[in-house]
Amino acid sequence: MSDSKTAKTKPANVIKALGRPVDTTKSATILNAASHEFFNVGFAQSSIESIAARAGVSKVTVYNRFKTKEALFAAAVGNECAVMRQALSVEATSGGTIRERLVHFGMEMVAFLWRDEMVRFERHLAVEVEHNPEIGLLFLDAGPRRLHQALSQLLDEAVADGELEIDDTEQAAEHLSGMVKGMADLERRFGANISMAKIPDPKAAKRVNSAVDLFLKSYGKC
Amino acid sequence: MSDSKTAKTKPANVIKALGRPVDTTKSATILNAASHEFFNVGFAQSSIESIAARAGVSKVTVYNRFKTKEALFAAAVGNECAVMRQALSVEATSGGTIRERLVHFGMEMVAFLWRDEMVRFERHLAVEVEHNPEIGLLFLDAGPRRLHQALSQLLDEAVADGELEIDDTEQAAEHLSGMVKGMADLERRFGANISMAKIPDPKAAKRVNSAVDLFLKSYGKC
DNA sequence: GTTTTATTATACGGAACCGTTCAATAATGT
DNA sequence: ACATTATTGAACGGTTCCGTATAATAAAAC
Repeated sequence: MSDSKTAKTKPANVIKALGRPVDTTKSATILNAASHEFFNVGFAQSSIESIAARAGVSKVTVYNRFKTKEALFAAAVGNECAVMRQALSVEATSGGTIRERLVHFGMEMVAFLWRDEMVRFERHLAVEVEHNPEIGLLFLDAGPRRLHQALSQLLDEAVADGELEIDDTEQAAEHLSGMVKGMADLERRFGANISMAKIPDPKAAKRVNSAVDLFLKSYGKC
Repeated sequence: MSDSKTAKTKPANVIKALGRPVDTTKSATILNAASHEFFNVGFAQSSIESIAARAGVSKVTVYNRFKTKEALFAAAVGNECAVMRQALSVEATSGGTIRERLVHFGMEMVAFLWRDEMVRFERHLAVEVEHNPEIGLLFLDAGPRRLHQALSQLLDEAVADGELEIDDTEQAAEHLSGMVKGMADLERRFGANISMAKIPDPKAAKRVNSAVDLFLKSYGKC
């Protein structure tokens, strides 16, 4: 009937914590090291030993925290997705004309997606999705669907404010983000190293602006 | 001064072909088997032995034709790109209204990209691009850039015929193809198995049609 | 001090696989 | 027949690496 935790130690409800306490910082350090290895050289090319070395930790400790290599990978993906979630939650675009807001959103989106780490993360995640579909959905929920939802909401508010005239804002959001990425999305994934490309990319600015132009030509009120 | 090949065999310009002749069909068989393995389970997970077994060939024969595993991979990519090239060269969309032509192009593009093999090919290619940028460009030239060029040309002709009014057809083509892919492109890469999705996808048809609608609302003349 | 638990360093078994070697065989010419 | 080249099957050295085990050490409570 009583709580199992309190039942373990008879008198108090505070666990004694006998022996050397677990270093709570290590798990996060391991996850960061794992992310670095996994999303730079790939799952198969990453060794637990190198991850442990990077984390400044013994290999056994890695296995103590994470049962297997695949579990560690899944945890690393989860960690990365959590970071992404937080980064995208500060995405409150308000103020300025609707054109300014849309361009701002588009440029932020491009800047976010075109980062080296994001490109590599996407690449190495996509292959592993093939025999672990869950991590794909994890990413979709943390990133793309979240972005799409944010843009849809932005459009909804603009419609409510009478700045836009859209019947299907979800469809409109999909179109806009699609245009913002454009053909450059493929160059990003298959082209020369991203790190060699200029940030910010002048071509990106042009693409985003003309996308918003096209978008507003149909949905804008003025 | 003389041709090096004729200089090798003194009298004739026809090589004798001594000994057992090379089975010219084997290289193609090996490449197909390699493609199957590489783009289904990945480069690192593929073994030369299993590729040879699938091709019904000895491992030594594989090494006789292709110097190393990476060379075999590059050759497999090249082969796949050649196939893609040929598939895309039959892309002569003509006849019907401009709307019909654009919708047709969009649907063909979706059907092409959403195939299982294409999805897996893209996934496994993207990771290998990281330490072999050449194969990425190979793919870009055989696929995406080719498609983009075809669409741009289609738009150019429509402009010449007075059906459309566009100042930058390349930019317009990028926007249109971007909209056609939309958010679904991410679901395609990171979502559940494609083979479970219906072909043709009713959502895709809706997306393509509304994309063309938006496109024509700005660039159309009527 | 002792006890208990976390962590490390090291080593190990076992598996997978790349690329090579070698002897044997097959398929063509002369 | 013979010579020559392609191909095969099998085995091998070497490497990498997962996951586990073991003995020693570190950090806490008592």
